[in-house]
Amino acid sequence: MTKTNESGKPVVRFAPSPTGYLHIGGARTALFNWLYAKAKGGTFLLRIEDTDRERNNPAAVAAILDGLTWLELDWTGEPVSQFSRADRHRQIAEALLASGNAYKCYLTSAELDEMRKAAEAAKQPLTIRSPWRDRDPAEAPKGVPHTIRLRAPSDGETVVDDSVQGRVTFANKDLDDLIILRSDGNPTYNLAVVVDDHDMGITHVVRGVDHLTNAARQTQIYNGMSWTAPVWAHVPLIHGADGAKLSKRHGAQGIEDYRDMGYLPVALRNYLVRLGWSHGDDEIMSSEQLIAWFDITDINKSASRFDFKKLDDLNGHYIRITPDAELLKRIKSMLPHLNFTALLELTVDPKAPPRSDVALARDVITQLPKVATGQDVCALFEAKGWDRLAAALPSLKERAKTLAELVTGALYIVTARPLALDDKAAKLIDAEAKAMLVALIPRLEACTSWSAADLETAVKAFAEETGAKLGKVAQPLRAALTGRSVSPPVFDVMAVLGRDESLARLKDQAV
RNA sequence: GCUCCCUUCGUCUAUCGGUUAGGACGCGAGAUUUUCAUUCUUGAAAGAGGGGUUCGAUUCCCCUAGGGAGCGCCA
Repeated sequence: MTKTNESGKPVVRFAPSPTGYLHIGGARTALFNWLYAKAKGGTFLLRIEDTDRERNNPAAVAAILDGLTWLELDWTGEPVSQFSRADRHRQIAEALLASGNAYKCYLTSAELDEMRKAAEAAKQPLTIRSPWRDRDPAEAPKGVPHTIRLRAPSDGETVVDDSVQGRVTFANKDLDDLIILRSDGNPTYNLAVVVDDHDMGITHVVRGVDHLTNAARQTQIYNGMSWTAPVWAHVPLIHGADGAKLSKRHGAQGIEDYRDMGYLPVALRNYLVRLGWSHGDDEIMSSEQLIAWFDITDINKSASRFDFKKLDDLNGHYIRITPDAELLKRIKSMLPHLNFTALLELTVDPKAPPRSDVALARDVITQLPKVATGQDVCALFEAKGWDRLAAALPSLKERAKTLAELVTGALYIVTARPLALDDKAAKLIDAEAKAMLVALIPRLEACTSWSAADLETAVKAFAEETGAKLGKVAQPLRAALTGRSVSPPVFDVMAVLGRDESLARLKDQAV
């Protein structure tokens, strides 16, 4: 690991702790880092903050990397494991000890608990200044393990000059002598972060504001080592629709949930970047534009609320402009992640925004017997030929906000005859409609070409001759062909289904 | 409790002391239409409250209220 900022180009990093998935807030932090690196021709590195061995979990690391990959945020080199650098962290702790900027502390956990309780009872803030800060280590009790604490300045102030938050000052009397090495000899988070950021040549630390006070503490460590602190940029947090911290009851938290619901990475990026950052009145921005326009100094200080409606709108836009071939590819890679029976058992807060993957699950379970997973649905499309779905996409993508909605709309392709009609569709096919279908079928059979345009001409001619409004003909057709009252234009549907299947479905209802 | 931060339409935001306070989502109305959408037109909708500074405050300062974050041998 070498310093790479001699070139004057920024080196940034995203440093998640492996807790199970890539949180949507973390995804935005990663996006800000990535954009900044791209914007300035810098480098985007990854580090896994896995010093807490109890929480170590390779699957969680994989989930984070998968999430970043799905979001199309690429990083340079291998992710750094913080745990693997513990020896180096210890070395720096020793150096701090040797220079007098740290000291051995023999306070036990029990004693600390007591101090905390006493302070709480007295309603006094507790700032830990260990008695061992100034005590002769020779007086140390034998056999009692010690921690190493930073000898933080006790007066004056520590300034965090932040690109987002501005100049934030902390009185040193309010800052603890933080533990940098645990009694078991393992480094703590703040030490590890400083050493790693220094060694990795990080020039800009872009992370959530929840780390703002850590920046003050870390500045003290930098000072103790006479190292130059990086440029700080503490970005605001993302809240749920109710203004509270994003949590399970707000629905999706992990980025894989957004993938499963059928959001496009490009749409999610566009949405996330606008939370706390803007470029004039621009709303829809290409990656090239984002890279050209983005700067951390333009990020706001206030937290923002997550709005699924706006994400949906953006996603709908990107679905409409995405070529069908790519849409098909994305559907194919999304579907296998879905488990419909599990989705239906998901207990979601009634106030949480509806999920389009859950809606899809509901439709699949009611319309397709013996189908439980996205893989099963894939198999059905495979059997019909994926080109059927591809042919349906142009008419489907106009009315879908997510890939899951796209699939929901395409279900008519794989439903089996005789179709189960939903209530509204059943109502549309009354005696009058049945008679109409009986009369119409021969006319359709006479069609030489089964294209949407020719079918439309034939049906319109039929409607005109019989004096029926087009709606009176089209609605029963739709119901018979798809089993629902809502679908893409019926002529497109017939073209997608093909002559034999379309006629068979119509005949099913014409009796 | 202590420390730090925040506060423009319901939501995301623009405004770098002088604007009819702009855009987007959502919502309402209308047009297009075989359903649902898409698309287009259009309407309603905001400077938390109170003090200053200033010829003039959304913008600068202070107070209040509300909200958030942090206060571990977690990260």
